[in-house]
Amino acid sequence: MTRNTREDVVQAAGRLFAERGYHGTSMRDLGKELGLLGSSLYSHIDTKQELLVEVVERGGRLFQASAASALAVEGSAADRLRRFVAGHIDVVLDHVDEARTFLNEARSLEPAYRRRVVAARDRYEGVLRELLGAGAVDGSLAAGADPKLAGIFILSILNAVDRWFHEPGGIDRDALVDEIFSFVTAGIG
Amino acid sequence: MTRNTREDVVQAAGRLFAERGYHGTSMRDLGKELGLLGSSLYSHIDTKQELLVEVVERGGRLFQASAASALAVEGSAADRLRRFVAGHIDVVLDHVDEARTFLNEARSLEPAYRRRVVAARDRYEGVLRELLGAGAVDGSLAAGADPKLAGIFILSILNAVDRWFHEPGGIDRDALVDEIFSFVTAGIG
DNA sequence: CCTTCCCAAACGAACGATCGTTCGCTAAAC
DNA sequence: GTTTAGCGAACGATCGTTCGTTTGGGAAGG
Repeated sequence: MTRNTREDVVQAAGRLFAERGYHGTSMRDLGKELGLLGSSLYSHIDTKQELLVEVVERGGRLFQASAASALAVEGSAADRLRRFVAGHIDVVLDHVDEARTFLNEARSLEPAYRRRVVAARDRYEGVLRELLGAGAVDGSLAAGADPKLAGIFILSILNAVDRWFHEPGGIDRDALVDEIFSFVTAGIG
Repeated sequence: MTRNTREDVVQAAGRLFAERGYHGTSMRDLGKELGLLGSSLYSHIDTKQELLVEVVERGGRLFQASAASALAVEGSAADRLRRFVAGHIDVVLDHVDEARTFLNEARSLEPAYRRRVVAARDRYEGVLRELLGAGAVDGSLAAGADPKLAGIFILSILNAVDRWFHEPGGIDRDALVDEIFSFVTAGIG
């Protein structure tokens, strides 16, 4: 019988928070997920809220790291935008639980933590906006649309990907990035 | 002292479900919203779940009616698409509670009802897809993109509008429809 | 206009279930 | 032999819901 670690608890919490929501997940549910009693979880953590904070922070770090690595791409702003899109999709598909919880369960965070999430989202959106602006300057992207609105539209598309895209079957991940990138730059035609 | 009607209860439920989620809303919370005890609500309804069903169904009917009126627009497929976009935005902004609950709280519905919501969403998405296809045929819309993916992208943008767009301040609703329509047809440039 | 009666809205106590959490204990791994 | 994951009973609070009772505003009749 292998024992459970704090890491197992955080991961299981992410799974259930993403699937049923914070308020839809009880500590006894979470225990059952690991073959434990609810009370046993308190050998690893102090409060349920602490689990939410940890999962959400992980989601935030993943998005932040992805944005940073997109900014580090050499080449045109369009190249960096492509990496931004690909990175976001990787986060959302490879870390569904953390990403979903970060995007959907922030309202269940205590106010101070929720504010940090909002700030993190704003910074992330700011990176995208600057990418669009830089593309208008270096000529690698069209300068037609309002970068603020364009950024919001792009994020709306990216954040929803995990709700409908499933591997395998249908197009693969690279093709999805291509489709989104071309929709973003040219719309339906 | 004006008494409360069942309608008041359903509307308050929509408000709280949209704001805090189904599991984040207790019957005593809901009572307090109306100046009542939680138990008093049962003069108007049978179960909490019944309230969720009713709010979600209202959301579904609003989207369905909007789609129907878009299909009834005479002219090109592009004209109908524009009305589809404008109608969706009206639903999402004028009926925030029902729309949000329909879009976000379906997972808290009992399976039979949840399936009906999924089916309703599929039909709605189907209307959009047919509009895009018809536009490719009558030449009023470009035929470049996969209509299935384009439909998903458009809905992703539309469903997120209520999270960031606030009247008044900034652009008005008509301008928003224009921006979305032009992003959909031409992307950022 | 006043009274009477009625009915639905609201109360408030209480139900059993479940919530997050505590604590003293056991048992197994290093 | 020390540590620590896990148990299991129990805490007070809150959950959705029930039920007998109280209440107040509108219809009906004088």
